[in-house]
Amino acid sequence: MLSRETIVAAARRQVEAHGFEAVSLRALARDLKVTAPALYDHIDSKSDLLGLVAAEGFEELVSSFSRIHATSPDARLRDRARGYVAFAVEHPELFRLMFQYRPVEIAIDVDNELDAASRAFEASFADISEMIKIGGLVNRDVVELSIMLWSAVHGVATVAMMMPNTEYEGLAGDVINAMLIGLHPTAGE
Amino acid sequence: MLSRETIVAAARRQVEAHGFEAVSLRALARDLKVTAPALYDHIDSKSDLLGLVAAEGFEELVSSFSRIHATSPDARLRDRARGYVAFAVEHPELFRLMFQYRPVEIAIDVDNELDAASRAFEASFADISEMIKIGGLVNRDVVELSIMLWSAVHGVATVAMMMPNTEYEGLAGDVINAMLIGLHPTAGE
DNA sequence: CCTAGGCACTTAACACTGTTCAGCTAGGGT
DNA sequence: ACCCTAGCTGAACAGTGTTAAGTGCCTAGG
Repeated sequence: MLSRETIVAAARRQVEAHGFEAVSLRALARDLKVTAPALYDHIDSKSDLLGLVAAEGFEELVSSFSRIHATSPDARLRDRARGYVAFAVEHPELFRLMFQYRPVEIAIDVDNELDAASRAFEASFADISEMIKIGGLVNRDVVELSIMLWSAVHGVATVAMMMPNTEYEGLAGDVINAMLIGLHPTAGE
Repeated sequence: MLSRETIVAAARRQVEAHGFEAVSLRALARDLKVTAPALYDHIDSKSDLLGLVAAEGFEELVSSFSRIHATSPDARLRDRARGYVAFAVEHPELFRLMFQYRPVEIAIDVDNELDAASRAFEASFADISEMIKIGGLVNRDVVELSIMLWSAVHGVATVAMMMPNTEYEGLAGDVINAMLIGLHPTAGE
């Protein structure tokens, strides 16, 4: 018998194998030895389904953040950056889904699992602010600093995902290092 | 009478207005008071058409690079970064098309205009290497440094495009500044 | 024990999509 | 005057997401 989890798992396999653009409900149903409308007893729509897969991705990403045990704020930021691009490189298509998928029309309906997951993702930025404060980059707006750091790392992840087999994980750490030095109040003249 | 340029222009309007996912050849044909198959006398396929629009984007982006007249290498890098995210913010959907569109199957056929345009884009990285050398960031691999700088700026552009009405252009300059300081051989301990 | 309800599914259909094929028609070159 | 070709149309194919109606089975209530 069919279940929501089975469908999401199958969808995720399709996403990771061929990209979210290639996901077809009919093909998915064929895989599951079922006809397409049967899926609608367990999901709301294709966007809903892809949202569930994306949510899984966000959950795994933020949970990987919580497995960082470095003590110094700089090292924690560096480890997070490395983990971020490692995730993108290991699950490029999932990463693409999470940040590049645009549903046909943004559902106005109340909070689904994707919202919850991406809220958790955004909430993990609080950690960054904390590390920034502890790290002593304080003569600047904290959210501005968070955005700068995250943007840069996200960029490395995106580029890494686009051009494979290069040593990007280390690069991410270097980018964070450079920015931490460059953003330090004592840096520059 | 129909022409390739007319079609590309109409497609671009659709892209910039509603995103590349929303482009439909039939709707495009309706706009141009023509039936859909008529388009195929001027373009090869939908991917081909979107490729032409993306090529326009790349050409405009690299041509904006050539309008940078600052003299110091640091200032040139900063101006380029600002221009890069300015482009993303002014033409977010075009930017998305350029970097996020994935054709159903990558055409193996010989070089189209997109290839040429994105080669020109990649070639503009030579400038970055030059600026890096002149700027004195020399105790590191030059292409690694280029990738780090470009990745970071691309990330800021992507994030800027995703969350509007924030002052990102300046942020891009700050990111480059910080990295230039942080990457300088004399920086750190 | 029998019956009502509902869950999980199927079949048929609608309104789209990109793309191909055959046909028509007007204009220019020989 | 002819033909040919460029530029278009209409019909069709295979595919998509999604909805509506119908079927069978299993289970809880009287």
